[in-house]
Parts: sequence; structure tokens; C-alpha cells
Amino acid sequence: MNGDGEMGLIGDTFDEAFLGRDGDGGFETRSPSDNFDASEEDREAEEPPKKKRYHRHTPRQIQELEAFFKEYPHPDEKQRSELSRKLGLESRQIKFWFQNRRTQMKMQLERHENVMLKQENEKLQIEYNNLRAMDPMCNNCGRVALPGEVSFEQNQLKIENARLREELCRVSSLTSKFFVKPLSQSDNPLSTSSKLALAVGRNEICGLGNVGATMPMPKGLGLGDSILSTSPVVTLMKPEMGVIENEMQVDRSMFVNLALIAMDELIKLAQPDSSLWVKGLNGGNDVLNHLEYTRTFRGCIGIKPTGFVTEATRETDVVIINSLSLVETLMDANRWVEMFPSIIARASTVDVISTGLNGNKNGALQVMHAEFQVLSPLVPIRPIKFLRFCKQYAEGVWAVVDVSVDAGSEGSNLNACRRLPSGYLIQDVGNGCSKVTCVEHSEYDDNYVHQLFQPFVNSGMAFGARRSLVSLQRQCESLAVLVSSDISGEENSGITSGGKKNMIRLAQRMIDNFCNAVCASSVRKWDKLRVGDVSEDVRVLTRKSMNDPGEPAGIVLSAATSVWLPVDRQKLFDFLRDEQLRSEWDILSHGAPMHEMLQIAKSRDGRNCVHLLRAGAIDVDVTEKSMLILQETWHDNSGSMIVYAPVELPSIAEVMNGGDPAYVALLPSGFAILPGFPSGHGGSHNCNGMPGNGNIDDDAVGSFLTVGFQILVNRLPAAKLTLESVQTVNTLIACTIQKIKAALKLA
DNA sequence: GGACTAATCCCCG
DNA sequence: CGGGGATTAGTCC
Repeated sequence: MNGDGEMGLIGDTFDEAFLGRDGDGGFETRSPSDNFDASEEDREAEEPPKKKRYHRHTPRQIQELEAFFKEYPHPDEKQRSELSRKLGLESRQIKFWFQNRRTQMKMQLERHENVMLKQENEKLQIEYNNLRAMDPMCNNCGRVALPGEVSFEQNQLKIENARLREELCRVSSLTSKFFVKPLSQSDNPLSTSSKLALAVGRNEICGLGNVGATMPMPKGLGLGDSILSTSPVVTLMKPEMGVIENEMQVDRSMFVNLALIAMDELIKLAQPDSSLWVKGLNGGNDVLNHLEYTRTFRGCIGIKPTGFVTEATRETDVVIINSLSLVETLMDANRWVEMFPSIIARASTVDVISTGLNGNKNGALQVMHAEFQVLSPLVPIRPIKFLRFCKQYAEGVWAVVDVSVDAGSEGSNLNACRRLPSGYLIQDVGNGCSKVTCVEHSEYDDNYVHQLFQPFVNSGMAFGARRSLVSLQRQCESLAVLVSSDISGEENSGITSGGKKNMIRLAQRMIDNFCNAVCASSVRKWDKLRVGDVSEDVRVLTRKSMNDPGEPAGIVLSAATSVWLPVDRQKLFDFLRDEQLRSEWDILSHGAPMHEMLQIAKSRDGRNCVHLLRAGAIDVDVTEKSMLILQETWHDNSGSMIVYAPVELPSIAEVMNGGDPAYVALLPSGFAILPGFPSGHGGSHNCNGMPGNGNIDDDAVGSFLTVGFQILVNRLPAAKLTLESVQTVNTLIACTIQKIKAALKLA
């Protein structure tokens, strides 16, 4: 029946009480089938004399309850009695269980929040101490320097320092090219044609074994043991029959090989005290030590193509998700995309080479294809085909590594990009949280990145580890907050939890749609328009929308552009999300403030939120004709978003009452804000030629604002696109940016 | 001794 | 009266 063998710790059967629980060996050898729930409960029921007060629900029951809880953290009476019948538990027990589960969830969230606050506090404390420790005297005149002057001079020095460091790396990598023997055919794992024997043999050489020395492991669970006891690491699945079978076998063994090497590299890169990284300036992000890197690894996917630049970042933090769930999410293309909206445009699993051992993801290896995006039309998406390999190192310790395959064959591609070993090292830290180290390492041709964005992308802020990790944190926090707000009964909005869930799903679809329109990923087929009149930094796309109940049918026009504004990101975000100030830029507001009708919080601080707004005076009754706006906002360390779409009252009302959100027609527009500096800005921040440094003191520097509008040009998909409509949308963008600048006094 | 969890107690709308 | 927060009690590590 259920896959999980019953491990002794939860067992509470009658016999076990007499057998004693000390010998843990005894339980593990029991077959799962000789202890199933029905008989167990029967026995329990026949035991009236000493009715044990303490008792735990069986794993099967808990599993079912958990599954149900994921869907409905707040079951009604009917659902509860259904469950009680199905699981053979009293209805009150079900009630208690859910009650307890919800409070537990809430506590986890609170504790997690505490941890985060503490960390932030520590960070600030360190920063403060550093500032205190620095001599605030001005060298020239001896007077106490103003804080601004100090940081300016320091900034100059730091920038200079980074430039020199970078130059050193470049020079040393050049020299090493001449002095180190280049990769020959037989060295390159990609070109090896040996079969499985090699793959398994390689396992012992290439380091999964020697990783143990450097990985901090929980006591009693030496890495060596776990590797040895589970080797061979991967079990190959049978490839499909056919003439190409032999070739595929070779292919697959190459993949296994490459995956193992990549995993070894990831683990080394993820070590906290690794010499592969140098501390960034300002105690900021780690910067890859290219010299050390080329010395340690032999380039598992070959030499960097000429003209490519490198981008490498890593980041570590606590995330409110346990290792197992995170691993499951990463290994499932659909769930992965959902977890990283705005970063992963689409993903699919092309081939599964191994599904893993014993029903879990340990040893799972698959070929995937994904498109990575940054929310700007000026940064091309990165389509990448890669291996994703998952390995469990100990109880609660996992790693998932990606590495490009076929990078060569796509070399001619416009936005060619290679993913060097990148991924996640995940360690449970209790309380449903895990410590996640993210490594993002890639090489790409930055000629296809708009000049404005080159320093930003080079710095690793665009596709780097911080953005991945922060996005993961935000998404996980949202999930936790949603569950816990269900608990605390913040139902004053008058919306049911089902309706709330629907609204969130709808908003999620809205975000996806917006990202697609801005980034032009291949989720939908867009045609690019070239119109003489339109500024070349505005990208205009068009497509026909048909047979999708999720959007209005007709010809859709999408226009998007990005500009840099010398304004604090937070300020820009607060301005754009303020419904009272909306009339200052939004033509949909018809010059009047908007009003909030509904708010569904997705984070504690209220910045990540789904809103329902309404245009028009507040004292006018809401009628079927009222203009409503669905809006989602979020704001985190890596960027912010405000995305909205006009919606019709009847369809929204239906969704809130449990109707399917897939049938609400949406055509979203909105903004994405990214922290950073443009190329060539203001002299002191001219960071051209300062790549590979993920450390930008962001908010002080300014913001990139991406504006994306979608309009329905014609309700008939067959109609012709007119020049006027293109100009309309172009003007709309220009005016909106102008208005925003004016409102923020930047013009 | 703290984390976890099933069950109680008790208050509030 | 039912739900939910606070609390308790039994167990495991």
C-alpha cells in the first residue's frame, strides 16, 4: 500500500509496547505489510482497561491528513467527517489534528521570522561596528569627515580594488591557458565513450567520496557511510528500444559522468570556507576566485567560448521549507516553475535517466530544458538544456546540481548561454526550515544584452544566486503566510479560504502572463514588430489570442521597455502600488484615486499582496459595470513587481465564490523594478569592465524600471494590425514613464 | 531539557 | 455552540 516502510519511531502497537523500543534494529526488518492500520485500530479498540492516553496516529493517517491539509488547511464539517470515515479516526480527532497542525504552522512561521530578524539584526550590528571602527577623520584637514565623504572615497577605493582584482584574475587565467595543458579529448568527460563501468568507477574517484572530508555532517552520519551504502549512485533506467539504443547508452553514461563531476564541483563551491570564493567588498556577496577555480576544476563542459563572459555568485540563507519538499519541487519541472515565477519562464523534463533510489529523489538524474528570464525586454531570455542531478548526503542534507549539455550545438544561438555546475545545497535546520546555499554560475555572450543592462547582468544581480534564493524565500514565506492567515481567521474581507486560493491562482496566472509579455519567452508565440516611429528601446510584440478562455480573444499588442531612474527602489515601489496616487500615472483611473476592495496578504509585511482595486468615487455603488483591477505586488531583496489587469466584476465574483479562475480573461500590464546602476552612469559608478562582482550596494544607486503594457487591438483575431494602435501603445508607455518621473520629481 | 503532538481547558463571538 | 488560543501531558531524542 503506502510506500514508506513503517519505521519504529511511530509504531505504537500493542506488541511493541511489550517488545520494548530500545532495539531499533527490530523495527527496520519488519515488512511494511504486517502492520496495517485497520487491524491495528481494531486491537486498540478492544483494549478498554488501560486506555492509553498517549497515542500517535499512524503514518498512513498522518500522510493522508497532511495531503489534505496542503489543499485545505481549514476543512469544514463535511470534509472532516469524510476524513474521519476514511481514516477511522473520530471526527473530533480530525478537528484537533487540523487545529494543532495550523498552530504548529503558525509557530513555525513566527520562529522563522524571528530567525530572519535576528540575522538582520546581526548584520546591522556588524555593519554598525565596522562603521564605528573606521576612523572618521579626514586625512587632509583633520576635521571629522561627514559620513557621505567617507563612503564616497571608500567607494572609489573599492571600485578600484575590484577592478584590479578582476584584472588580476583575467591575467592569471590568460597565463594559465599557456602554462596548463589544455583539455585533450580523453580528459574531457563529455567526449569519453566508455560505458557504465566508468560511470560507477568514476564515482569513487571524482569526489563524492572525498567530499566527506569537507562537508559538515550531522553527528553519526558520516558522508562516507551514506555514499557507500547507497552505491552505485544511480541506477540507469532502460532506454527505449531501437537502433539508437547503443548510442543512447553511451550518451547516458556520459550524462552520468558529467552529473557526478558537476555534483562534486557544486559541493566544493558550496563549502562556506572554500578558497574558491573571496569575500566581496563591504562584507557583501562572495566573488568567485577565478584563478583558484580554474586551478581546481578542469572545465567539465569544455573551454569557455570566445567572447563569453562569466558570471558566478553564491548565497546562503534560511528558507521556510524542509529539504525534502524543496528537493521534490526542484525535481519536478512544473513545481519548479511555480516556485520561481518571474525567473523561470518555462521548464520541461526532456529525459529521465534515473528516477532515484527507493522512491525518493536520491540519485535522480534528468535532462531538462528551461528558459531563464530577467524582467526586461532589454535582457534576452536564456534557453538552456541541462542535466539536473539530485543526491542525498545524509538525513536532511541534499544537493541538486545543474550543468549544461549540448551547449556547443546551440553555440550559434543568439543568446547562447552555458550553465556551469550550479544548484543548491540544502540542509534541514529544524522547525520546517532549511539552510540553502545557492550557486549560480554561467557563461554567456553579453553582446546580446542591452548596453544599459550589461553591468547589472555582469554583476550577477540579474541571473545570480541572490535573486534565486530571495525568490525562493518569498515564495515559501507566501505559502506559510497563506496557511497561517487561514488560521488566525483574518476573514474580515468576507472571502472564503477557497475563494482566496482562487484569487491567488488567478493573480499567479496574471504574473506569468505579464512576464511572458515582457520577456517574450517561448510560452507564447509572439511576432516582433519593427516600426520606424517607435524608439528602438521599446519592444513591440504582437500575437493572436484564440481559444484561450484565460484571455480576451483578438489581436494582442505588447509593448515593453526599461529605463533607469535615479530613485530609491522602495520609493518607486511605494509610489506605484499606492492606489490613492494611481491617478498620477494610470489612465485606467480616469484621474481619480482608486479604492481597495480586497486585500490578500502573502507576506507579513504586507508588501507581497494580491489586491482588488476599484476605480471611481468611493461613494458610488459597485455595479456590474464598475471597473475593477486585479493587482499583485511583491518586493524583495532582488526586485519588485506591480502587475495588474482590468477584470469584470461578475467573473471575479464567481472566482471568489469558488468558480474556476482559469476562465477569467486577463490581459495584464505592469512594472518590474530592479535595483542597480546602468552602464556609464554618473562617472563614479561607471562599472564597465567590473564583472563578476555580485556586490552592489543597491538601493542607494537607483532603479531600473521596466514598463510593460498589453492591449487588445481588435476583437477579431483575423483583423489587421494598424499603425495607429502601435503608436498608441508606444505613446502610452512614453507618457506613463513621463508621468512617473514628474510625480517623483525626476524629470 | 526541548521538540513534537494528541488532547483539554477555557474564552469569545 | 463551535472554533481557536493557551495549556497540558506523554514521548522521543
